[in-house]
Amino acid sequence: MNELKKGENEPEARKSNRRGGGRPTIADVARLADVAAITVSRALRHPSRVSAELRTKIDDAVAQLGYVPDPIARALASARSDVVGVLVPSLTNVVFADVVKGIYDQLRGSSLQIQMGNTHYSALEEERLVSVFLSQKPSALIVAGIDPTTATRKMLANSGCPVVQIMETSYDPIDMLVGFSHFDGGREATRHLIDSGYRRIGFIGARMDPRTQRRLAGYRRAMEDADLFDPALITTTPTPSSVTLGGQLLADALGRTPDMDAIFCNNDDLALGALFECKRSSIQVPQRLGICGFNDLEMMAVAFPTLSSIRTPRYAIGQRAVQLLQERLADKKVDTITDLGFELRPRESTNRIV
Amino acid sequence: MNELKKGENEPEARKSNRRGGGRPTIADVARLADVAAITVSRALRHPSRVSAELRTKIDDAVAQLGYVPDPIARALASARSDVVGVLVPSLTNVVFADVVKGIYDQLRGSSLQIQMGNTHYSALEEERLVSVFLSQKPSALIVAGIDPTTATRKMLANSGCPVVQIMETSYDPIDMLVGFSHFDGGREATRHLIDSGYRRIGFIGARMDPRTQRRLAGYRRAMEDADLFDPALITTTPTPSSVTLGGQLLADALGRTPDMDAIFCNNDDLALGALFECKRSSIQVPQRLGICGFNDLEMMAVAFPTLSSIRTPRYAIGQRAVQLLQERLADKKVDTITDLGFELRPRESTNRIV
DNA sequence: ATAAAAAATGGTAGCGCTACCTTATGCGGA
DNA sequence: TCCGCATAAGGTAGCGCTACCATTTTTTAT
Repeated sequence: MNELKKGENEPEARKSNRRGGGRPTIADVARLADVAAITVSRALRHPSRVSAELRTKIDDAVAQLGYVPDPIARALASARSDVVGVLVPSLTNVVFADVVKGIYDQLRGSSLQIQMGNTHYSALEEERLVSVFLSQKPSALIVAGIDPTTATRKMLANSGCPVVQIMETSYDPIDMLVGFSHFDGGREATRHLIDSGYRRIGFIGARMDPRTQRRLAGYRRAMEDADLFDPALITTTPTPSSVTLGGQLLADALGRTPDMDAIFCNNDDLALGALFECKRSSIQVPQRLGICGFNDLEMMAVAFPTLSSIRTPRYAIGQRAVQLLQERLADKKVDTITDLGFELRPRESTNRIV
Repeated sequence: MNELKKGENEPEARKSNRRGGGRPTIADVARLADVAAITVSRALRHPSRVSAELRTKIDDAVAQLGYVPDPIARALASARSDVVGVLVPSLTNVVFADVVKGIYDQLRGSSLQIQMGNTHYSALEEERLVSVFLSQKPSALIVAGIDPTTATRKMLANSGCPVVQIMETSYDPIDMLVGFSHFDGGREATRHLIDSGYRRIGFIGARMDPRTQRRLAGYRRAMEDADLFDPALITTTPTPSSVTLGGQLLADALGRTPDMDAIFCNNDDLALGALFECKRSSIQVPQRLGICGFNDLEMMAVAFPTLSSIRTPRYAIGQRAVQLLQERLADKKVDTITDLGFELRPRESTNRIV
């Protein structure tokens, strides 16, 4: 009953016998390098804690066997996986694509993987996904959420796992927060229209998730401050945003308030749709109607006429979120709230005095 | 030395003692339901193999403890994780966003998670990522690759893990393939322009990845077949595609071949940029210049004028890829190649006889 | 020189689950 | 009655790694 020493009397048999499917394990490396398995583990995880001599021997053995550590076994043993969960409310919205790209780029080289979840702008779905993701013991979670439910907040807070909420700066962070103020963005866009000489400024918005609501609130504040607010100028729909919808909402708004002289579109897709609708109906932009969008997608700068917008730091948000995580995971002190701001990009579509 | 029976004389202590961090385990459920751990595992994994009576008892215990199985431990024990790896060449391209959405939607309810990788249109990066992803023993891999390297093909083929290559139907499948023919798409778009009465039809393309190349090849074939081919009409750049670039490439092309009377844009972003450029330069579309795009993004149908394009089944590709995986994982017979086709959408931008 | 602290290595015991096999139980047919 | 066969349950032994502690060696302080 003393046949416990594997790999010596069964040079080839191992491969097919073992459940794991024949890839070399840390034990194989240890045997080849003539050290204990734990030392191999250390050499790979914390090289500085192993003497240079052994490190070399181990590295050689790793190279010779083509050893690749099993991330699953590691995760089980250390109760931490190499996965960063990313929760976004939409997969197709370019805004989040940019954010995810920022996250991804910043993560490169760090051996961390991205696991994606789509909350569909639903707080309940978000709650479900947070629970699922946490069960995988992720290294960290990045949540481009809507406003989280109490249960979600509690789960995240108790998880012991770093959490970055992104996009928005307007609520209490669970852990870390990176974004900008949508309220201020909406207000600044509206002020810009007012400053450009428009008076009957409409608002069109789709889906009306919390962030959209805050931009609308910013619009309202700006209009009220200038004594221009009129609820009839607001057109919204729960339908998801699209270019097509932008045209429809504009037509609708102009039908109800024909004296409208400018429009703040809650995002750039709507703005583009509005622009096309104006072209089609021979409405002069910016003379008869000013248009301002939100996000400043690439096309805004080359549309004809070029479209004003609020530039939002989407890529930077993703990047910074990961930077914060990395610092946190390295036990550094980290800011709780990071406001990355936004920037007005005035262009032809609001430049009345051509 | 007989204190092996945990959970009986240490009712609370467990929580803080154990490495895993206090969440209930399958052993806790087993104890509460008074069955063996393996039976709990079976009840959850293959309910039909456990008697109704025990199943109820176990379900109750699960509910009472709020037990959630640990996916990592499961993955280690069964050498299969609940993760589907998704490799795309770009995170920001709407085309892939649509595909990923299709994947995600089809995956919902199935307990499988998506892990994302971005190959940046690089076969080497793809190779690296495939290796990393395979080390996580995914349930399946979906690769919206470029043409894979030999090493990549070999790894995937030997992995024993279902693989769906998507987007393209033109090469040997490693396992399964879902897409359409980019060559045919390019040819059909070009033919459409020819049929619409255009003769000096240009091509603009960016990035020039393999799929783009095949669309160009389709263009070329159509032009040659009609005896209209002229290399001077082709304008390409390795720069990634963008709306801005569309305008620049068009301007460039018109500078070199002023008699060009139509343009096949390798994708819709370029087409939109080209349209704006025409507007800006007062070039009549479709009279002076016809424009046809590729992909048929949402905006194409509402641009002014509306833009012709080739509608590609992006969402359906994602969906179908997952369907195939699901059938394969359920041991059903599955088609190796699925051609989802495409569809010409002629619109105002190529309708010369207005 | 000696004690104390630090650095380098190893042994053991899991992490929480499931593959694989063995053992009980029920049922029909000879 | 007994055998065979299916069904249902349990026992055992890992999956491949790392936390935790024990042990050995080296360095530093006194």
